[in-house]
Amino acid sequence: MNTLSYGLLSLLTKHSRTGYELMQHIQPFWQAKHSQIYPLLAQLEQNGYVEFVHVPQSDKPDKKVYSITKKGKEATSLWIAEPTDEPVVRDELALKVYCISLVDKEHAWRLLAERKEYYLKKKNRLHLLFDKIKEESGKPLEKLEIHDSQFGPYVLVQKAMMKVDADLSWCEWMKKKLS
Amino acid sequence: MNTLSYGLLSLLTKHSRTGYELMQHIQPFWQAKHSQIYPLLAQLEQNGYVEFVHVPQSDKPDKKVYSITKKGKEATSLWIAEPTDEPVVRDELALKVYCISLVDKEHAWRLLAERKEYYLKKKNRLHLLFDKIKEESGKPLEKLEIHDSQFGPYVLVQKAMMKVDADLSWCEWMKKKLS
DNA sequence: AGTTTATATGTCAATAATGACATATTGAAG
DNA sequence: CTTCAATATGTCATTATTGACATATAAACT
Repeated sequence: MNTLSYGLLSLLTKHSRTGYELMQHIQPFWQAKHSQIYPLLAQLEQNGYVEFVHVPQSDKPDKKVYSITKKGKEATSLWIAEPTDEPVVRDELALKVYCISLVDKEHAWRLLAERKEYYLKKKNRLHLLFDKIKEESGKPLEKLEIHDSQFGPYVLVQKAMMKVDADLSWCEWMKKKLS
Repeated sequence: MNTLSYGLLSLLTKHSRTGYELMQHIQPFWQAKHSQIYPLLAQLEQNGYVEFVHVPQSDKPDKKVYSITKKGKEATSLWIAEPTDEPVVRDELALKVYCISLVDKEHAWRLLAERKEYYLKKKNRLHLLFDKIKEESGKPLEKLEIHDSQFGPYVLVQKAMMKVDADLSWCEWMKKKLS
């Protein structure tokens, strides 16, 4: 079983979701398209790690709501104890910035402005996520402890917000360098 | 041509390198194995974007030193103006932390300690890179401007250092949360 | 004396991931 | 009135990436 499959199980330990929702909610940690997720869910179901119920909808297309099984939960716990892969980062902008001396200031500015826009959107999404976690949590977020269900999502949003703030600081620093 | 191929060209705009060196130096921005890079270099060479000279060595294996051609440099400039892909991040640790409430404090601690170790090593590598850039640069790094060859590498190391510091801050914050 | 690590290049099968195609409904925007 | 975006699930050909295999030398470690 690959890492993304375990990731799907990880999300399902919180609550049941559709493949579509899983695809959306896993994006902050692992970018994947629906075309990769649907086959993996079918595979997880065949191996008894998850199960689903058909839910017909009148206004929207019918959906399949997936839940983790006991076997799935056990596999997830075992996975956490296994060695963890190092993070993979692939950023085309970095490759471009490496040879940025090839182009003029205006090109560089546009490149930077586009990326800043991306980081701002990301920060906004994280704030929305933060609010959602706050709502779903029974207590104030600062009081969450490891055995609280929302602890993981909470600390991950914190991590992402710290990183995006670092990225935005770099953008500001660069703006000065380019002016 | 794919993004990694342009990345290789980007590195070669600074100075000639072997495939082995390219593989090492591209890691901070784009993780790739030699088994992916060597075939791409052969392809770049066939299409006239790069050229190489055989360099026999007595103490170490012979090597091929690649240089970018005029055609390669032009292609690289055009690539910078094209739309930039969004960064891809895939971190197994994040997927594990999401469901960290499944395991006990000791497991979580070990997970965090391993990651902190990784970040510290990364920070160390970045400092070495920083020193190397300082040596290769003719002027003080703060004075570097966009048309200086070392400007790109310099601002990228800054970005990476800011991010790794954010990651380490998160590790410290987590330590308190878990104690 | 044997193993691992670094240097150095390469191939190839298997796996991971993307992009395009396919289908159906609703609501919003132009 | 038409096109676009969101919801919802799926397949499949192509591309990207990995891991294993292959080879060779020197230095360091056990």
